[in-house]
Amino acid sequence: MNNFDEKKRIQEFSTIQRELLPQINLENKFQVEEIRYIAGVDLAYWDVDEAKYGTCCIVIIDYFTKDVVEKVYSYGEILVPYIPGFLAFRELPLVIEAVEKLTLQPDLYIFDGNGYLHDRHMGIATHASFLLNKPTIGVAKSYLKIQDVDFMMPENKEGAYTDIVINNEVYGRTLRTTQNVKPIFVSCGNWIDLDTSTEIVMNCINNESRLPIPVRLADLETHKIRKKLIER
DNA sequence: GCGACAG
DNA sequence: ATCTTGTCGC
Repeated sequence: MNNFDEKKRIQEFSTIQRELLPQINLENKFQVEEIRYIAGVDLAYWDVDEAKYGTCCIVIIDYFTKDVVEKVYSYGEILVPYIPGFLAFRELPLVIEAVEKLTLQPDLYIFDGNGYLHDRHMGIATHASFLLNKPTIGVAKSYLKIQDVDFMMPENKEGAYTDIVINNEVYGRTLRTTQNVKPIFVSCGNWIDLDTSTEIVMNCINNESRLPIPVRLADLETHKIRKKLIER
């Protein structure tokens, strides 16, 4: 009910992720030209008495036309607390529920959060790839410090980036998707390389947001769904 | 006690 | 993530 169980749970979470680690492959599992549908995933939360509830929305766009081709959502009680470094365990249950409602099969998922840019290389985007069996990209709006390493601010120019290198390994990169706007943090989820991840993210940027369209739309959608669910 | 802290 | 109005600027 408190500290011992909490530490034990974190140990279990770490064990699960350590076992997945060897299966990460940062090479494209596909041809970029055959990417057609890209899904954006995001969640929003609210309280019901002492309980925490959440909704997960997935928005799929056509990578070429940028039109929305499908939207689904799931919702329910959130049973895992937010623990920095273990976001996957809190959010993935609802993500899986939403994915099961899809009629289209996305070629790629973009998550609101990190992927390989993570202490154990197991941010939500990377962890999710093993449950979805699809390539994934992680896009975070802020930096979760790793081993006391800071990031270098990229130039104030659209498309500028700086790699985040730790122990001689590239974990991810900051990316200035829009001029005069804070950069985002892009990293591989799985079965894709960082350059391709960056290219795809940049191709999903419009004047509405610094975030890739599918993630931005999923974000907006979670707010609508939450409002709808609360007013009942 | 204090600082850190993806979402 | 969430609580929240106006306001400065393109």
